[in-house]
Amino acid sequence: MARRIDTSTPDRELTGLLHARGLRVTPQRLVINRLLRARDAHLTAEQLHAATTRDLPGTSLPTVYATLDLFVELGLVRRLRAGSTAVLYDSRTTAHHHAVCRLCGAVHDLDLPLTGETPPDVDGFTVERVDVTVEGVCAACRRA
Amino acid sequence: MARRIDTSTPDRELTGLLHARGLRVTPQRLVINRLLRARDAHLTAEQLHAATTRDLPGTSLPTVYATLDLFVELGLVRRLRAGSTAVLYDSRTTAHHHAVCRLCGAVHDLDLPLTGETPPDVDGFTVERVDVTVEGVCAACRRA
DNA sequence: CTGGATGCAAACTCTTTGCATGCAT
DNA sequence: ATGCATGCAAAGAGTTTGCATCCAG
Repeated sequence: MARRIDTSTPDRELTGLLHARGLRVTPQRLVINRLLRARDAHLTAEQLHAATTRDLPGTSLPTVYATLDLFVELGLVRRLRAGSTAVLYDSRTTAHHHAVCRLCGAVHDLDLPLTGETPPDVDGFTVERVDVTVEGVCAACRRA
Repeated sequence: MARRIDTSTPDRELTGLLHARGLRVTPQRLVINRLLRARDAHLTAEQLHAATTRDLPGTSLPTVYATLDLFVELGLVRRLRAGSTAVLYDSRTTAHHHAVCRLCGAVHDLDLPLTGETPPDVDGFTVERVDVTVEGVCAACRRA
C-alpha cells in the first residue's frame, strides 16, 4: 500500500494540544508541524525555515525557532545535538537512538534497543531520559 | 594522602605526543593541557581561555580553539555536546557517560556502566564509539 | 635559520531579543 | 475586543579564518 502523507492527523493532534493550553492555531504552526511529521528526518531550523517558506512565503526564521521551542514544550519534537554545530529537531518521540557519521555528519536512526533498561537515579539526580549516540563512519563515507 | 596536582606527568605525556608528530611544545599547549587534566571537569573553550589567561596573559581565544582541536586529534580530550549550546571539552578519555541537568545545564559524570556491550555494526555503519547522555534534574535543582 | 604556532581582527553561523503589527479566538 | 503570534532588524553567543609576527627546534 502506498504511503501517503496524512496531514489531517498531525493537524488534529496539534490543534488539540494548542486548544488545551489556550494557545492559537496558526498556519505557521500547522505547516511546521506537518513538515516535521511528514519526513522521519532530523532537520535543522534553517532547513525547516526553507521548507516552510515554500508553503508559506514570508515566514521568518525567528518564528520557526519560537514554534520549535513550543513544540519541544508540547512534547511533539525532540532537540538533538549531534555532529554538526546546529541543533537538529526530531519528530520521533518514541525511544530510539542515533548514529552520527564522523566524516559527513549525517544522522541516522538506530532502532536497536541499545539500552534495555532505564538507569536508576544516582546521587539525587533524577533521570528522565536516556540518549544514546553512536559515532562512527556511515556506509557511504566508508566506500570513499 | 593529599591529592596534589601533578604537572610533570601531563607535561611529559604531551611532550612525547608532540615530539612523536614533529610538533612544537609551546607554553600555551602545556598550560591548557595542565588545566584540562587538573580538574575532572567539562570545560568550555571560553572557560579554558579565562583560566589560561591567568597563567599566560595574552593567550588568544583562537589559540585555545586550535590547541583543543589538536588535543582532540591526539586523543587527549573529547568533545562533548550536552546541554548548553557551547561545546564542552572533557579530559577523561576512558569510557564514561554524562548526566545533564535539564534546568541548570550542569554536566556530571556517570560512572555506571550503562551499556555493557558495544553494539554491532548496522547497515554498513561502522561503530567507533558510544555516547550515553542521561537527561534529568540534578540534586541541587530538585530542591529548588 | 625556518616552518609551524601564535595573536589579532574580522567574518561567519546559529540563535535570541525587542518592538510594532496583525490575526485567531 | 484582547492579547498572543508574527515579522523584521538587530544583537548576541560561539567558532572559524587570514595574515603578519614570532619563536621552538
